[in-house]
Amino acid sequence: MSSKNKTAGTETDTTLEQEQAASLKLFVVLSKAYKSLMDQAVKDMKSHGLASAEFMVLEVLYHRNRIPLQQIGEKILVTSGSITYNIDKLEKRGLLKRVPCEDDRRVTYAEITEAGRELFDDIFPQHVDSIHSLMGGLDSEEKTQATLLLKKLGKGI
Amino acid sequence: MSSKNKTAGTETDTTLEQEQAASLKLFVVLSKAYKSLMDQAVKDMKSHGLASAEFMVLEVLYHRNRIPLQQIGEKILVTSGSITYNIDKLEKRGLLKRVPCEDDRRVTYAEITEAGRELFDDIFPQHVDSIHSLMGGLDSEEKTQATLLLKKLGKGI
DNA sequence: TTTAATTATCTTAACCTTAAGATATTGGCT
DNA sequence: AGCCAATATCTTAAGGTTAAGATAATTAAA
Repeated sequence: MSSKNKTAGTETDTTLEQEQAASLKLFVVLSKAYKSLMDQAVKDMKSHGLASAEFMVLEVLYHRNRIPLQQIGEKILVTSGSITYNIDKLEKRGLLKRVPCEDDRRVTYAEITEAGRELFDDIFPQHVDSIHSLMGGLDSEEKTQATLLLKKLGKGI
Repeated sequence: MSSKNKTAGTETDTTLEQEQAASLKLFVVLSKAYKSLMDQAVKDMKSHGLASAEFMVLEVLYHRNRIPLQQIGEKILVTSGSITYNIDKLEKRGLLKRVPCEDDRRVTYAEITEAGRELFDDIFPQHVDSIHSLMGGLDSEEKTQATLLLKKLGKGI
């Protein structure tokens, strides 16, 4: 794209190999940052008695109150099997309940219970705090930049 | 850190809540970018007959030839149990072999075999290509920026 | 030197995720 | 109406990860 094997070149010229190396480097750095971050975040969630997917399901419900199972999977990027598994566990603990949809009998809503909301009122602020402090390496400006770049990267996939 | 509840403030002032929201946003965007990226990369690896951790182990050996099991785990951020499991599979397929360390009998090296090297000579360039095209949403400059920011973020954790 | 602490690898059990497919429902088309 | 593709949820089996702890070797300390 940026350069062929022509002779002359500006100082910003890069070969395909260099571009690929940069892509690979970004891939590695992104993976490491994500894993380190997630590792800590998962420990945080577990310390509140919730597996990470359970936490994410409940987080969705905390903000949307009631939502079809299907859409939860789309939001947190897991398959329907995983949704069934996690919703089952949360329902057994009384943190949410299944509510059949009247208009479309294929659909089941998940709805957060009072107990679920109380739990999350407790732990959500702590969670945000914890994520925030993990991001301590970047200042406000840098976070904005990183967010933009990652959003753009994500769209390109 | 950046603002207390003082009255005056410059136009760049942000409240703690805003900072935390920015951190959370970055967390979400990072997670999504990673998942989308990894999803594709994993499919790529599987199409070459290697599970993702197997691929990563072999990638390390492709560049280092021989390395203690322990250090592989550190590099790709998985536990010793996972290393044993994956090294077993790769060894059974003849892509690497275990070599006991003579100086320290607790240590076992993994060493890539000729077959392993040949396989990777084939698939590594394709893999790099594939990663590179996934990064197509960002130009060269942006990749450099993103890499720097993520490295900084990672160090802060 | 014996003891204790650390380090490397392996084992096991529990847990979570996915892919594939079963079941049921809906909506569109003829 | 009857048929067919699409959609939503659940089931099952297989695969991969971790935490905890077992074993063995090394190092440091007493």
